[in-house]
Amino acid sequence: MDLIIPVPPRFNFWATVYSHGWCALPPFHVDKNERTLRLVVPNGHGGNDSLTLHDTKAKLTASLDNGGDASPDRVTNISNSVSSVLRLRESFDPFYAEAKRYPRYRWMVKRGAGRLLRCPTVFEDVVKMICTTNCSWALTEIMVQALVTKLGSRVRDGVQSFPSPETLASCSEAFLRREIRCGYRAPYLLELSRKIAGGTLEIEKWRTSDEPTEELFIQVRSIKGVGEYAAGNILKLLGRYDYLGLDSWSRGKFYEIFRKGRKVKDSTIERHYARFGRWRGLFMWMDMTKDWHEREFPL
DNA sequence: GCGTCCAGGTCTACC
DNA sequence: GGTAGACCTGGACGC
Repeated sequence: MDLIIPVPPRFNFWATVYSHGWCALPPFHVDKNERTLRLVVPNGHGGNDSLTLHDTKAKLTASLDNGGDASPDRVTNISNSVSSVLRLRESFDPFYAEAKRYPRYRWMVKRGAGRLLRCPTVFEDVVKMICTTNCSWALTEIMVQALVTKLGSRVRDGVQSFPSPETLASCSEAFLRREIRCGYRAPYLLELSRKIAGGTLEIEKWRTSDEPTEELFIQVRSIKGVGEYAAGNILKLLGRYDYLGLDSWSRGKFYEIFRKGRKVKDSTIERHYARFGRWRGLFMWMDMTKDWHEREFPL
């Protein structure tokens, strides 16, 4: 079954897929030659659907890989999930209007860059973000790969889902340390999963919350294992760009781009981006990743 | 092959 | 409020 997903003007599929490292973490799978992105979305009835997204000339196609009937409910769920993952229903007009004011940032308008890929659920985004803290990217990949292969459900041959909160909640800390290699993060992941599975924490609502960003930041930050860096970046995936979410890599990039490699305080970086108001976190990320865009997708 | 050191965010205890 | 140390892993390095 193939579905045509409507996309907004200026939407750039590849700039969104490669907007940050998430596309390299399963269940996402990128085929560069075929120019497709595979993803696994919960179907709302305890199961999952595997989709392959294919972009051709202002048209986005979602192919359902695991068979079954195309019920109206299922079609709606797939359409909503893809729109959420690729941020198709968010307006970036104010962001591009701001970008046009600065010659340095007009490339983002030209390329349709700015949409950050996110997972089908907030839970998956938060768990993965915790797995990026205090370790190399290689270790993040090991942890996420293990979560999917050891705890995910089989969707079709060779494709497994990201584990649900209930599945993660049922694990022991020793299992997570030994098999998932997540070390001291194990109790954090367990606490998060058990609160969600027990119904005392509802993080899926965050994507549609109309609470002020500062209030949302406090809630995100209250998750054990989520500090300033992780909370700032989780907020970006919720469509709030008021925090920078600095880590050692982005600090280094800033020093390299704006200070000829000289170190500066975080407050200096904050001041540098303050002019961009509520979009400052996204402007910063665009500076950090401009070279990826130029290298991976030359115009 | 083995041991040691270091980098990477967050939490907690302490001042 | 600020700071030091612990947490855990993979990778780099020296032997």
